[in-house]
This record gives sequence, C-alpha cells and structure tokens, in this order.
Amino acid sequence: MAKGKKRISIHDLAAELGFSVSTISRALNNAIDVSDATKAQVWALAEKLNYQPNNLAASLRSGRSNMLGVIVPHINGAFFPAVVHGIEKLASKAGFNVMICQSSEEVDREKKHINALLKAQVDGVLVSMSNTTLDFAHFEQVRRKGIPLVFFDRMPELPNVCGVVLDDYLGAYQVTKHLIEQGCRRIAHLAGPQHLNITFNRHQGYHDALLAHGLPYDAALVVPLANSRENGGVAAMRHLLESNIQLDAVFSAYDFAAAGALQVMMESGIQVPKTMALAGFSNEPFTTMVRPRLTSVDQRGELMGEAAVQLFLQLLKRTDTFTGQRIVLKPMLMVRDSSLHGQLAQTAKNQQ
Amino acid sequence: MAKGKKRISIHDLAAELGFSVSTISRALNNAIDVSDATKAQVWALAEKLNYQPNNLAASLRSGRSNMLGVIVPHINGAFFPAVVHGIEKLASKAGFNVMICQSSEEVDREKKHINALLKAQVDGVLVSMSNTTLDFAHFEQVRRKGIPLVFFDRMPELPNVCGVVLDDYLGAYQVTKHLIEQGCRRIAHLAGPQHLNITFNRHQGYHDALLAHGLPYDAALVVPLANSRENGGVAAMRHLLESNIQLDAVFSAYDFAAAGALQVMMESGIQVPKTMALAGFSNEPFTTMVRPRLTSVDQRGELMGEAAVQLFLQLLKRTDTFTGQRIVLKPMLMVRDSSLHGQLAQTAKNQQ
DNA sequence: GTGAAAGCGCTAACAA
DNA sequence: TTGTTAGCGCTTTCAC
Repeated sequence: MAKGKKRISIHDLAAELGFSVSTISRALNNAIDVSDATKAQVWALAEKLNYQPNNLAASLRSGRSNMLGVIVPHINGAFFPAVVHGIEKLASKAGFNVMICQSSEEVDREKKHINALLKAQVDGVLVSMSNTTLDFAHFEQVRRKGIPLVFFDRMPELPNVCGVVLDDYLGAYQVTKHLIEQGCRRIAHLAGPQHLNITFNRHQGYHDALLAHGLPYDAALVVPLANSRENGGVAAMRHLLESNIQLDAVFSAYDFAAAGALQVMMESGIQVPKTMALAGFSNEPFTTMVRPRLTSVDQRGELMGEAAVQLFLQLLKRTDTFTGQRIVLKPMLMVRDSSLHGQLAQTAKNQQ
Repeated sequence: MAKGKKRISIHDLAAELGFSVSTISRALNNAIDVSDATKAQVWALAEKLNYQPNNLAASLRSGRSNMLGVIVPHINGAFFPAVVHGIEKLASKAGFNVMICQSSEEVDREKKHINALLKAQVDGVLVSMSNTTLDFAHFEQVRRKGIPLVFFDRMPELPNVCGVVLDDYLGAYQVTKHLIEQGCRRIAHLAGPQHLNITFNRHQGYHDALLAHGLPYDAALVVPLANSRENGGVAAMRHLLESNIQLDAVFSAYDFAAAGALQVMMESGIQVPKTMALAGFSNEPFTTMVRPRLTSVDQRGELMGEAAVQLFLQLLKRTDTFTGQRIVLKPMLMVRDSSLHGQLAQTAKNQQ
C-alpha cells in the first residue's frame, strides 16, 4: 500500500497487482488486447489509490499532446466568445484540450503565444490575427514544423493558408442593398482598418452594392474609425455631421461603433430611422437593447469555431498541411428598427 | 548539419558544438555557471537551426509545468473576460501560461476540466464555480494533490479555501441605500440563485439596507430570476407588474436582467426613473448605451484576476496550501440616469 | 566551467 | 493476453 505524499504512477499499480507496466498502461487506455478481468482490477486499484495519469509523460512519449492552441485578438463582445465556444465544443468531442490565448490586438503578444504553444507541443494552432499583425513570419514558423495551422475570421492574404471566414463582403452588400431599398441614397460608411480582410471586405461590399444600384461611391461618405468601440463611432459620426455633408443612412463596420454613432445622432436631435437609418455589423446582444433596435449582420461565431476545428482535424490526417482550403460562411442580415427608413417601424417587430 | 524533417533537440546542438547536453541545457536556460562564450555559441546555433525547446520534457523532468489552469462559468458579458485579462496579465509576467476552460455553468464540465488540468500537471488552478455546482469533491481532489487552488468571485462556503471575491453585500447595500436616498420606498429585487455566494450576498445587502433605513423587507417584492439574461428579467418584471404590487424601484442582481426589466417597463408605459427607478449589477458596457443609462455596480474584474494570481503565487511558496486566505474587493457604485428617481436626470450627466 | 549519468512517467515496438 | 525493453527531450545531482 503506497503511503506518504508521493504521487503514484503506473509502476506502483504494476507492483501492487503483479502486472507489468505495459499491461497497466494498456488497461488504463482501455486497449483491446487486455482481458476484462485485468482491466477491472487495474481500474479498481487506480480508483482506490487515486491514480492521476500524467499527460506530460504520455505526450512526450507518443508525440501527440492532444492540445489545440487558439489565439484570438480579444474576448470582448459576443463574437469571439461564440467562436471559442464552438471550438471547445467540437475539440473536446474529438478529444482535444484547448489552450486559449488573447493577443490583445498586439502582434508581439501574438508572437509570444505562438512560441509558447509550440513549446507546449500543441497538435494544432487556430488563429484570428491581431489588427497590428502586418508580417506573418511567426505563422510560417508553425507551418514549417508541420503543425496544422487554421485561421478564422481574420486571416492573411497568403497563398495556401487554410481558414474559415465569414462572407463579410456579402454581409455588407446585403446591408447596403437593404438601406437602398429603404429609400436611402446618401449612405455613409464607418470603416474599419483596410489591411484586415474582414473590414476591407465590408467596405468593398458597401462599395459594390452602391454601384450595382446606380448610386455613386462618394469617398467623403467613408470615414475611417479610430477604433471599433463606442468612442470610435462617436468621433466618426461627429466628424460626419460637422462636415455638413448630406446624409440619410450610416453603415458602421462594427456594432459598438454604431452604438456610438447612434448616441451622437440622438444628441443631435436626428430621428432614427426616420431622418437617418443606421446599421452595424456583428449582431451583438445589445443591438436589441438599444432604442431603436439596431439592424446588424450575424457573424455565425459558433459555426465558425466548429468549422475551424473541422478544418484542423482534416489537416491532421494529411501530410501536406498547406492545402489552402477555405470555408466561407454565409452571414445573416438582421433587420431591426434602426434601418426602417421607409416603412413603419412596426414591420420589424416580428423580425427582431 | 541536421537535415531532413527531424525536429532538433539539445542533443543535436551538443553534437554540433562538441559540448555535452547538460552544458547546452544550462546555456539555454542562461544558467550562471556557463561561460558567456559558450552561451553565445549555443544561442547562435539554436537560432540558426531553429531549435524549439520542448516544454513537455522539461516539465516532466522538473516537475513544474509553468501552466496555470483557469475555469470560468462562461466568457459572455464583460466581467469574466476582464478577470481573465487580469489573470493573463499577471500570470504571464510571472512566467506562467494560462489554460482557460469554460464550464458553461455545468458542474460536469467543471469536473472534466479539473481532471484535464490535473492530467496536464498544471501548477495551480483558479476557479469560479458554475451555478450548478453543489458538491465540492472535485475541488478537494486538487487540494489533496497539494496543488494551489484559488477561487474567484463564486466560491464555496468551505473552511480553509482561498479566494478573491467582490464585496457583493456592500455593492447591493450601496445600490439600495442610493435608491432609498432617491426617495424610493417600495424597492423590488430581482434575485439570483441563493446557493451562490455572490447573489446570496446581493440579496442580503438589499435586505439589510432596507432594514437599516427603517423600511420593511417584503418577500413579495423579491422575485427569483429564472436566469441572469434579458429574458429572465423580462419574465420577472412581468410577474411583478401582474401581481399589481406597489412599486417604485427595481434592483436587479444582474445588468442583463435589468435590461429585460427596462424593456418591460417601457412597453408598459412606465417612466424610468420618474415613476420607477432601476439599477443593475456588473457595470456591463451596454449600461451606458441604453436609455435611460443604467445605474450599476462595477465588479473590478481585472483587479480580481490579478488578485487571484497573487494569491496563487503566495500559495506556491508555502507547503500548506489550505490557508483560507481571502481577498475582498470593494465594489464601485455607478450612478446613472435610471436611478435618479428624485432628481433631474441631468445630474447624472457627469457621472456616466 | 563542463561532463556523465540517471531518470521524470509513459508508450509502443517486439517478444513470448 | 502479457512482459521486456528502449527511449521521448529534458533537468539535475554529482563528479572532475
């Protein structure tokens, strides 16, 4: 009977039962070639002695850590938490543990996390880039080691990278088209950073929808956001109003910035959506709490997380991890009061 | 020159430079007793060959994984992300990597995560319990192994457990006192589960503040929330209104539920705060986006995360990890429009 | 300042 | 069905 504080290992179990360590190992792993009687004995003793397997040793030996590294820019708002949830759901089903890291939108932290994950011998890395990531050498490092690398949402425009993205272009196109159909003709866009695929595509969708409907693209109507938060939207909207440009709608690349814009509109006595329509992007929960409720685009966060894991699992089977596969998810336009420029607001009641 | 795909180890470095593996190990760890010249050589070659240390091996051998396990109920809303941020900040400064796990408010997942973390040989575990956790055996398992265990926010009422909590009692007391000072006399409370310390204490603070100010505690004014979200608040508020009980204020144990209550009030034509004051708890970002802005209590999330890590680091130094130390953080009352029952709403403008 | 050697706890050939 | 054996890559005494 093992006494003292020493943590017990399969050797202790082996000694106690008179089996070899390999039999113990096999029994604990429920291998096919161990008799049920033996398994029962081993499991009983393991339970009794409170045996705790050591993954470090198993991983070191087997070369598989069953750990999945995930790097997200942040976990504020609803989107990235939803993605993470989707990732964890599918990953744990596939027997993987997930290590979540936040880059806090800093490329240096992103690099550090990549390094830490590699040192920890993760079996794969899922990344959504920080918005300060301009070179991609640290990602190459992962690929060079033959470790599956999957991007989600924010991915670099490089050949042969795998990833799952939302069709941001389509989402923005649909929002803009919707605003046009509501009778809006002077639609402003609060734009995110153009070096990121997501916000670049949102801008493109806006641009193309205008042209497709015979409206001019006016650069004066496009205001870059200093940040994606409320105060970014406040500043951009103030700038827009101060410029005295004609305006009957605003499409913000982010919901939080849209909330800031809404605040400025309210303070300026502008009626939303009657005088000015408004739409955001992300379908944050607060969009149904503010008045008027905010029209937005759902980003399918959970689905994206699941798709990313699926892609990873696929890559794991292959020898070449540079297949350049992409999964593109369809966005969902959520029409709410804030964009019903040309209709009675009641119409949206059922769609909230 | 190592060629091929084989990952290189300290043995390769040793062979290449003609040193022993121990010297390489020491050099890489920047040990005091290796000559600078040797270190320089080793580092240069490591860089050149793209050497990647293997933490699994190091941890297995040294017995320290430098990993910290964190279990949170979820990462929705602003509070837990803030805590996680605080944890990561301090932990990474102390050289620890953080594994974040979500229990999704399910005690079974909590147990699984505890197990996974123990198998991964983490050096410590930080937990905020799920709201379905009623027995604490899985936590005992951690302590029995001598692994530092620190709770935050939601902790069990057990002897000798360490943790950092907000003074929820004080926060609720302050909110209630504030409402009373605004002239409210019939203050309802939308209550969270009473088996959790946090919501129990919020209820107590409410209770005691009433009595301390000569107001009766009326059980009919206390409505249990089915959940902490918007629809929980909607249901509870409807119940309250349908009961036709006299009412001039509502204090919700959660901001999201308060948002739901606000919605019901608006739909019922109740003027907030003139006819009915409202306050929540958590200081979610959306509290400043809704109209009227929501009075709330800030939970000091980031500070709590940092304090939890500090407690962990303290515990790490000791042999007895059952010291029962507690850190109690002071809440911050955030007075906004929704509770200015007895004043002109403008007064709050500066305090938002 | 450096080397030799043992071993952390486990897995996975290969034998029997 | 079970045992033997050889490490996975690193740290860490104990020598020299």
